[in-house]
Amino acid sequence: MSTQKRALARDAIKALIVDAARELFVRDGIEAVTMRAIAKRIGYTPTTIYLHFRDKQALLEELCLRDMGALANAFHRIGRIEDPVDRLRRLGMAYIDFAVDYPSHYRFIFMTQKPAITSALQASPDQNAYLMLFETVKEGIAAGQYRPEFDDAHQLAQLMWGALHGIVALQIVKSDEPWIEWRDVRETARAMCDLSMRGVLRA
Amino acid sequence: MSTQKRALARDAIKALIVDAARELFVRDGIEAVTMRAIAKRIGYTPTTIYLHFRDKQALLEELCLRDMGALANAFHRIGRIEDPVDRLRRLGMAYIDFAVDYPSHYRFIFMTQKPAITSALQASPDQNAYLMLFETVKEGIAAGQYRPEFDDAHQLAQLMWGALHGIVALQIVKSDEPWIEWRDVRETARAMCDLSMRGVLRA
DNA sequence: TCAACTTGCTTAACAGCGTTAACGCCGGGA
DNA sequence: TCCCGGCGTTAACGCTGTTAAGCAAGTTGA
Repeated sequence: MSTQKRALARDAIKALIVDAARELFVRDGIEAVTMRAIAKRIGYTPTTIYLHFRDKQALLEELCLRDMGALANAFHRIGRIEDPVDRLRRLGMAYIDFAVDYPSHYRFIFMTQKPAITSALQASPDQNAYLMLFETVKEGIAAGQYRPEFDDAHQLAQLMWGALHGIVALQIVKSDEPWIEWRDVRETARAMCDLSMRGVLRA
Repeated sequence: MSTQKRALARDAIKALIVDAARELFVRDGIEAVTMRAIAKRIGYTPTTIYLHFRDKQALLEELCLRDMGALANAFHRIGRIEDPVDRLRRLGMAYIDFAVDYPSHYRFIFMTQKPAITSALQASPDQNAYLMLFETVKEGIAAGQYRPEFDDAHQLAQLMWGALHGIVALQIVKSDEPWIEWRDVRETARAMCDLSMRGVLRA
């Protein structure tokens, strides 16, 4: 077999593994994703997976990386919006859409701490997303759109990120607590967008 | 041994177990808390722990329950504040204090989903905390302190809770991501309080 | 053509986890 | 004295992620 064909075969089985992992991931949650379960699903032994991925963490990261296209595309599209304030609001809603559509992915990416030095080299999508958020609020500050006390782009970015993250994170973790009458996430998130924009914008 | 003395001894060893678990919990995080590590620390075998706790989940819940006194006391004290808006702000800051002082506890209570039907009987502290938040915003709504679009006490409670939760949750999980210049949690949280109060209050 | 090497995959195992069945010991009550 | 119940143990089960060693088939070089 030529080296090219071999590379293709490698990519094919890699995709096979990732697809099997994804099915377990989105259907039964991250707890159901075990190396043995993935292997069983594609008719290999668990050892085989290690021929294609360093470890489980790397596999899950690749899985999320592949599925973050949705978020990346939306962010890229929104990035062309001129007004930084409008752009910020749209970024927020796109972020919420991703969290609602891919709760398992969201949980893995934004709600579990990765073991320190992982993929420290290439920029991860969440890193890019934060940078985009940061640039957007920075532009808004430079344009004098926000109240004067919000002069720190990092703090403002972390405020907006945190506000939306809290809404979805709470619901992902506590959605089946019977003593909370949960409201629709999207509506609450929209209200949070309006609320926080009103809180930071110049009167 | 009298039954009374036996009960005391039971309580003593229970406390011993919880204390050992706590040390591991706060020093090395929840991942370091294994039944074997706890047992080793107090010179027993892991099996002994099961004579006093149903399972690991129950042990961790009891541990957190014992340490939530700090939060419960603060909430109780603040509960006496007359003005519901002022009370809401103070509740928020107390909540942040707890999250910053007990990050491991916070992570276990508010950032991991418990296995469904756990301690469904007696009211858990987080349940009480949510109820208190709910009552406070309800009073504020009744007093006409908030903008008319915030007429749903549950949604408003979830908004305020989510806003603060997002701030601390992000930092707990992503504090050692090198590509984020984190601002001080307490300051950011205070800014979030001001911001969201301004966003929801009547002009 | 045949040996040597590479590649893909498996079998078997290791170390650790939460948890439980079975048993030993020991003190108090009948 | 006998027995019984509670405390603690040993040993194990079944699960996890991960790895060392080996096997078989295909490619390559002499």
